[in-house]
Amino acid sequence: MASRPKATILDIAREAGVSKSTVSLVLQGSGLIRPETAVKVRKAIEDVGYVYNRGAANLRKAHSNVIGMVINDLTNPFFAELAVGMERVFQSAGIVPFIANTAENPVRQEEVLKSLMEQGVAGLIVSPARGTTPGAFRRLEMAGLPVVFAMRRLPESRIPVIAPDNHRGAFLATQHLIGKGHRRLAFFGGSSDLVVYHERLGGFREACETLGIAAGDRLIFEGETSRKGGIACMETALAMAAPPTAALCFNDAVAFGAMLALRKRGLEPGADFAVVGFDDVAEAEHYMPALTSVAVDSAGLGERAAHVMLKMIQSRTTRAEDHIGAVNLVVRDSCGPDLRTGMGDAA
Amino acid sequence: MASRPKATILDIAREAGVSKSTVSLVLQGSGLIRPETAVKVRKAIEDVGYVYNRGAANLRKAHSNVIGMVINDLTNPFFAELAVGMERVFQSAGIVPFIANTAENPVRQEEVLKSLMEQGVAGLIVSPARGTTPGAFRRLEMAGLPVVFAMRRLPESRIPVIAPDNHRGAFLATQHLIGKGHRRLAFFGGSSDLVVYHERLGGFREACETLGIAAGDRLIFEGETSRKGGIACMETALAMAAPPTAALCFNDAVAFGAMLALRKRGLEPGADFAVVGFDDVAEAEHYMPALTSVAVDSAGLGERAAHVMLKMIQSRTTRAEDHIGAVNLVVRDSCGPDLRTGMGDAA
DNA sequence: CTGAAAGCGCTTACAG
DNA sequence: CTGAAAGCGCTTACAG
Repeated sequence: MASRPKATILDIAREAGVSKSTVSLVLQGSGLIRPETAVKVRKAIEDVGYVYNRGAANLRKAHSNVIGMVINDLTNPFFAELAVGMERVFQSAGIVPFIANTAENPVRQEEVLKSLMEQGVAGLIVSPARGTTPGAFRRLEMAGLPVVFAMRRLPESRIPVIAPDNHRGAFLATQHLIGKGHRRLAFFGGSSDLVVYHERLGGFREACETLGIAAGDRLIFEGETSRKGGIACMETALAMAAPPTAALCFNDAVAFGAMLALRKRGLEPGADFAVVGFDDVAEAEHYMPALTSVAVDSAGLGERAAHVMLKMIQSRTTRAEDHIGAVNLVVRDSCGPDLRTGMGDAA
Repeated sequence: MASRPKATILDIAREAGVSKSTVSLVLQGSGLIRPETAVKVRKAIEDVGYVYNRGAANLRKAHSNVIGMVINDLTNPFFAELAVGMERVFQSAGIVPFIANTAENPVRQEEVLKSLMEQGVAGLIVSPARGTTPGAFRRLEMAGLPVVFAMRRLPESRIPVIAPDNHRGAFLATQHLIGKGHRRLAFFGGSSDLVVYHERLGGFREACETLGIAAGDRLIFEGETSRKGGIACMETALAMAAPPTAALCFNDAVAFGAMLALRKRGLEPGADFAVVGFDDVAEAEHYMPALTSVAVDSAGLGERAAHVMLKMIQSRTTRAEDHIGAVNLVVRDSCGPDLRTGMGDAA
């Protein structure tokens, strides 16, 4: 099983008795070739076990058909779904995107970006790692490479972004909580180095203000954006002299953690304390109790991002309009009324 | 922001006042270059905004440093963790693996494999899609490309595989159930087109036989390897005249579904019906009740696979030993004793 | 230590 | 419709 020297188009040409230009044309599906010739060439391709060398081709063509996807956390199903959405449209366009994971590490992200560029990608879709510096994408912009951000934006960047309407999602969720009669509300998890955090917190604040929740009754608990963070937030909140009765969580993971902490104290999520999540991951529906959450359609956003990228490449531009995806609140069982006030809808 | 023509080593050479060979040597970190020269060249590289063209380099070098990872289901955290483990070791080896997702689709897998080969990968780590035909990897073998299978094996293939000890894991789990006093056991989920299924089912069977469970008390329910599949299996089982009292599930997703179905019928998982999962995904620990499951250390297997790959590339071989990873049963709260027999350990 | 030359495997005008 | 020739951006002996 020694690896034989790789077959090239020259070997094919010899085998088929044509010139290498002809082979190249067949490879590209050119209509200029007589059908019989094409058949003959294709047979030769099989016979010699030929593997197309895309690197060599790109060298000459100066444009490639590989697209890179840079994901900040592959183990989070939320981002994995984004990737799946993107793949769906690239697949139908006949291109295979390469995914690389940065594990939320800006240094790793630099390496990944560099490697992808060296590989000659035609464009990049990236969900930037937390703590990415504004200059991290300067080099790509200078090279004129099409880039779109998905899910997250960078503070001062003109790179187009595809993201859900975080502000509105948080507003809707908060409104729901207030409608259930809650008057002392918390926001759980996340931290201010994330643009998304400000957007979601902003929606929370606006709803509170609009709907008459006093500033002193809006409690903000920063924390990790994980189950662990949710547990910590809930424990801190419950230890207060006057704890909140409901919480909007930065994301579903935080909400799962918060519900866990409730259970540990013998409290029933939904009945004793209302919690809303954000993202509506698949698990939300199957949790016990089923989690009320803001659905963002990450696969749909992924598809959108891929379409924008395809269009940018086609029109040779690095500019595109931002797209803010619609969100909607999926009401399930994790938000009863505030039993203490006795207000709100029937449980 | 028009994309300027890309800078090449020739531009660098001109800028730095050296020949392009010198630039190439600097790029490769050769010790042959005088330090002052190297500094001068590196400055020129920055100034002209150079991006290394790996395709051109590979063309000449005839060996690349990119490795492909082909994953069958990125949205399954189990496989995502495998990917993360692999990445960890590649990162410290200074290489960026490209991940591609086949979404459990053999046709897509063909495309992905083809694309990766064309891109000139040095090796491939793959978790084959369900329904992969034996011939699917023939071409890669012929090309002498190092390939290792992770988590799954193909029926008749000499490609090395890195996988957990499924047989033993299932044996341990079944033994645990029997130790708890259960005498009528089910195996939930999975289907016979998966080699893993036979391995796990084999362990279940062996434990039953060894520990004296009559053949008529071993119930096999094939089904999807998802929550949905678990729900279906449990509903079918519960509808029997003489239902089982415990189930070993093909994987954790099936176990979550089974527990959900229990709850729907007003039954308490653990107390009223014992369930064990397989894989021990992160969620298992946080479920309510916490799920007893067979831990397979997927990240560790990923690391192992990456190491094997690195060694294969280095020693220019396509052969390597299989590695069967140790498993262990993590006992949590989802398996009470069989209350009907009153046997077994205290609950 | 550095330079001139050949060549990796393709595509692309250009002839025919 | 097909062939001969040039060239994409690198690396690699080979001289010096």
